[in-house]
Amino acid sequence: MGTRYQGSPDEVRALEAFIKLSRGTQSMLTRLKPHVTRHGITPTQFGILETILHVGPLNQRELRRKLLLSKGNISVVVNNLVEHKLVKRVRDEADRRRTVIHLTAGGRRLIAKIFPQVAAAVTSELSTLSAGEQETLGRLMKKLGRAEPA
Amino acid sequence: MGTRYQGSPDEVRALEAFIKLSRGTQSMLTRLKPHVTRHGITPTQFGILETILHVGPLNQRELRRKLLLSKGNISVVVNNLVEHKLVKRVRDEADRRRTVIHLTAGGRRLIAKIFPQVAAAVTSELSTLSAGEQETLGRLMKKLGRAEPA
DNA sequence: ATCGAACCGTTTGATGTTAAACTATAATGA
DNA sequence: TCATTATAGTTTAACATCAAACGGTTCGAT
Repeated sequence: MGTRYQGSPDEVRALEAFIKLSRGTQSMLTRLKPHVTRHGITPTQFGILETILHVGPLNQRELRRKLLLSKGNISVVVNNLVEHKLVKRVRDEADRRRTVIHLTAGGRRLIAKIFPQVAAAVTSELSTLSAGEQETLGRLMKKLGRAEPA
Repeated sequence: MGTRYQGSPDEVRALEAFIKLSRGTQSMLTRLKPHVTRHGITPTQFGILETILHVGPLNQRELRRKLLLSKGNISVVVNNLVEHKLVKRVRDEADRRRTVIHLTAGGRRLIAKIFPQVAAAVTSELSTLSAGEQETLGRLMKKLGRAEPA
């Protein structure tokens, strides 16, 4: 949103902070993206693989809560991961509505190899800020974030 | 990215700040989205209309620099706006490679009506932070947005 | 026990998004 | 001038994204 809008000082300040937040985040994610895609997977696929690697097998509802995506979206991306043979669906016999997503051997190998490289790239991006600034940013963002999509 | 990763303290701190930043931003944008879509346009369409309203007619290259989107993307979204009769393309006779995007009367009416409502919603979201915190957030994001790729 | 509500996941339709290939136009330099 | 190079925009293929409608499963209240 442009800064040429004629609003109250409160509005102008909030809009400027919002612009810098959304543009800055978008710009960081754009720079980070090639570190993921050069290994043949998309950032969302990376998010699912990484979550399962570090948390263990999860059903799609749990993935949705972790990644803040719609359930239709999770369904599609898990399909693509299954086609790439990086994860497999296992029906939960205790509650047959659920399917638990597991890494395949190849999926585990891939994400275990990629993750440290992406973590290093993230660390490098954030190194523009001091340790204290990083903690301040985290604190402010925690206050701003709350709800989740339908 | 999970916080269960075994990395150096620097990495863990950077990853945690990054997670809160990307998740918090995503969550805010999700909550803001209905304030735009209930008027029948998407957030990206809103961004284009709002930019032209406040800056004046622009070609697609300029829109791309303002909105940080690929040129193919701008082309598609402008197409959709043209179909909705909210903007029109005007070939730049001084440089016939360029098309300048103008608001139609209806487009101007719509975005002029919507923008203040969205600005109020953004202000409300940001009101979780004090004025000083909003300025700190802006300062930190400005540094991050400029970070040099590793 | 059963019936309706709530929940999990899939599908569909519309849009967004990018990279890469492509067309058209303009600028540069020999 | 003419060839090379650069730029603006379009198109295509693959994937992401959401809302809404749908089918199957479980749970709860009567």
